[in-house]
Amino acid sequence: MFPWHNQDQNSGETIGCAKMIDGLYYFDEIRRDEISNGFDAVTGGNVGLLRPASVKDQVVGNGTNEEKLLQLCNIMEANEPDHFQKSQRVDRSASPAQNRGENLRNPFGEVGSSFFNMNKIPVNCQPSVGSFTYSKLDTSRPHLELKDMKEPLTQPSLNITLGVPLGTPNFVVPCSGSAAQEDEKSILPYQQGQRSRPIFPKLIKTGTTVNSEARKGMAPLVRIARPPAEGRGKNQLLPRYWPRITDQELEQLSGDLNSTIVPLFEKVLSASDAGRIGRLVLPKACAEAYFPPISQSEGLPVRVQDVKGNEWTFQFRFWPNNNSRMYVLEGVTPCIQSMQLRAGDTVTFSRIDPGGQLVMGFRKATNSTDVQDAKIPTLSNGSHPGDASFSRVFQNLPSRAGGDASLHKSENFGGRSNDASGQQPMLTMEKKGARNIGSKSKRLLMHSEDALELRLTWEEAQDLLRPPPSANPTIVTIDDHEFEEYDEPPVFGKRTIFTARPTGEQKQWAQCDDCSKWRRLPVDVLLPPKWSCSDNVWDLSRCTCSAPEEISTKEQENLLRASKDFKKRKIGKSQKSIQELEPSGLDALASAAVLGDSIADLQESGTTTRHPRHRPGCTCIVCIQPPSGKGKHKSTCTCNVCLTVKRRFKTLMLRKKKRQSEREVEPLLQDRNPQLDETEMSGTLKGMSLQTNYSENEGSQSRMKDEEAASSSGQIDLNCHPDREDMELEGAGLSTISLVEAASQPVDSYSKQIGVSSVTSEQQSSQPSSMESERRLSGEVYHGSGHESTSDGRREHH
DNA sequence: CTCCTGCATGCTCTA
DNA sequence: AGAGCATGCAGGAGT
Repeated sequence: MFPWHNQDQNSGETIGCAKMIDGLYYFDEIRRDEISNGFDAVTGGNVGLLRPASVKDQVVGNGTNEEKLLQLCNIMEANEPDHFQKSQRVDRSASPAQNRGENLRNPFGEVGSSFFNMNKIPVNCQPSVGSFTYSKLDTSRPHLELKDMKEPLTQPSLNITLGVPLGTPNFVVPCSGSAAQEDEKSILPYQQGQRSRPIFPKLIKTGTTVNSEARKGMAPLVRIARPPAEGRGKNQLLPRYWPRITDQELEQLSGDLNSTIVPLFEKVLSASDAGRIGRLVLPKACAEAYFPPISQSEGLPVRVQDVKGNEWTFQFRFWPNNNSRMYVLEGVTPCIQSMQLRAGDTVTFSRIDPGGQLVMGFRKATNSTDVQDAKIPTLSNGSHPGDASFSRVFQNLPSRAGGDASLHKSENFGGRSNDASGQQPMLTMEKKGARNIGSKSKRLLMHSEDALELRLTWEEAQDLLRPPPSANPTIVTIDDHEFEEYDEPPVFGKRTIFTARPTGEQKQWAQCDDCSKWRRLPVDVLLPPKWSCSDNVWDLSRCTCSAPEEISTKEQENLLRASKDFKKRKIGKSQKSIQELEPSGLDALASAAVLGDSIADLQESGTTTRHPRHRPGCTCIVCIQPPSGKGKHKSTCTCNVCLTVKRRFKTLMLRKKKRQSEREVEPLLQDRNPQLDETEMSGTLKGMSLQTNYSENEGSQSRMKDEEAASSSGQIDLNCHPDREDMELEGAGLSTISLVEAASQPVDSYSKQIGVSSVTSEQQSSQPSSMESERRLSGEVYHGSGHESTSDGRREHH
């Protein structure tokens, strides 16, 4: 019952339908006429009286209850490290609730739905229509006082008072209660959208398979969209707004609060919702069903509590829109920030009965990219991708899954209601994030876990990207500098390792996917992501997995170790640089690419500039250049590309001069590393190197041409970052380090065997004060294929 | 210049 | 096809 109900409805005596008997709340005494009245009976005049004082005191405001909430938080936090992060794709039978031990099993037997309070096990429920009646019971007497599950829906709970008249199809909810009552065959279309799974397994109604299965402890953790217990028939909620709360959560919450939690609806926050504007668009049906009716566009203030008892006042209003209304909650920013919600997270609106206090909970998306996804509610398993925990709705200890956990756990929610203080950081974050997760992101159907995977592979992606096999770069000459342009995006290939002899002979090593043996390949070979010995057409003697390896195990280890260390350092340096520069993800990619290119550059004396790593959506100046950018540019060309390149070249030249002057001032560096003169460095660079393929592949391909074409002509890397000299230098240094490591480690032995020269330890100096670096900076040799983010370009422009 | 407000637009989803 | 809704945008207010 909502606070804005008229007093009669809200009295809680007869009409309120919340009868407390022996510590149990029963809501089965509602009158049907009230049910049919629903919200329509609500007078707008009462809307302002949103929260009777008793409500808060009784439900949330009460310190004891609040403690319980916190207790719940703690318990759940402790006991459920990641339970809800796993969506229902995981085996629910292996729910943490079960893992926590049998002592947490509630009287529902194997349902195991109670993990909240060991001493106060909510065992009473009446979930006939999606709401629950719980109570605390003496542990010594845990029992289940279920309402007669055969009780027809004509005996609805309080929750129905706002709902559509009984008997309307949409009112048959796919909860186990309903399922139990209706049997599976009576599933209505409304249910079918959610596959009508038993969502209230605790409702032990023997005789149904559904419940039988549910009782195996699977369903309590099932986050299943529950059709709202109430709602106007006219405004059937779309399944996407069905609240998804596990039985456990409801039981715990309700049980511990001696109240009934009525999940009303939920909504995945859009970028706009989570943005700075502070407007949360309410689903029309939800707004009209669960919020007070408003006739004026200005609307009415609505008080909503969060789980900590903080009370937020939002302006519930609407805008005229296409002969309809668009309902919004205004002023939600503090609340959103308090919950540290972002686009993709889910806010859940529930109601605490008796009292009708609105409770706004939330559920974190497992990943920030898991944003508005229309498919969310209709996942095959009925789960929510961002299956955090509705419990967190009440725990105020948001734990965004994944890497965000710490961020949110560090947040202190001890603030007062409507206190936006201390939320500025979040505000800043939202300022950034909200825009990023924009209209495009909302249609990004990438699942959160996919995103995680992508995130993981993001770093790895550079190892796998290479120019498309069929790509024929277009040579573009700008200011006497040649560029290679690729029309095709890069492709993924199998990771390989390259070795090089001082003579220039290079080898590529690939590992068979089947036998894991390393096979030597021509250096210019581009392998598909999946490759096995049988595909080794270059060495027929080793085209089967049974063929012995060409190198010993130790050599392999050396090879891998060197490669690993190399990459590790490279990434570390890359990240360092990235952190320093605070680039975007794209920048990071570009940075990594630049580093890789630097390495590639160092190995070879000259390559042409190419862009093998450009992906669809790449915003580097090559990718964004107009079609006119293709082909040969005249020196007088004033297109964006040419202008940018010219600027860049100028910048590079300035930096070169600057560095030269610095070097003159700091000769010590040279003194300490006298070996690192130009000659030696060049020799070194042509020495052995162990690299992962991403730079090598391009390098290998470019090598073939570049060694012919090459080094003399100045070639500008469109992707190199003129403002990131350090990065380039680091890249060079990294390359040096990697080379040194490769040499200093047992790779030496390998080198000897395969005839690859090692490098001297003196080159461990990470200062690439070599001519190579200078050459790179000066534009004498520009290679690299890392793409450049737009931001870089902007920076350049600025 | 930034932020806020109200509305409009257009995409997406549902019936 | 219509409705819903996410977001863009213009105009006004505030800083």
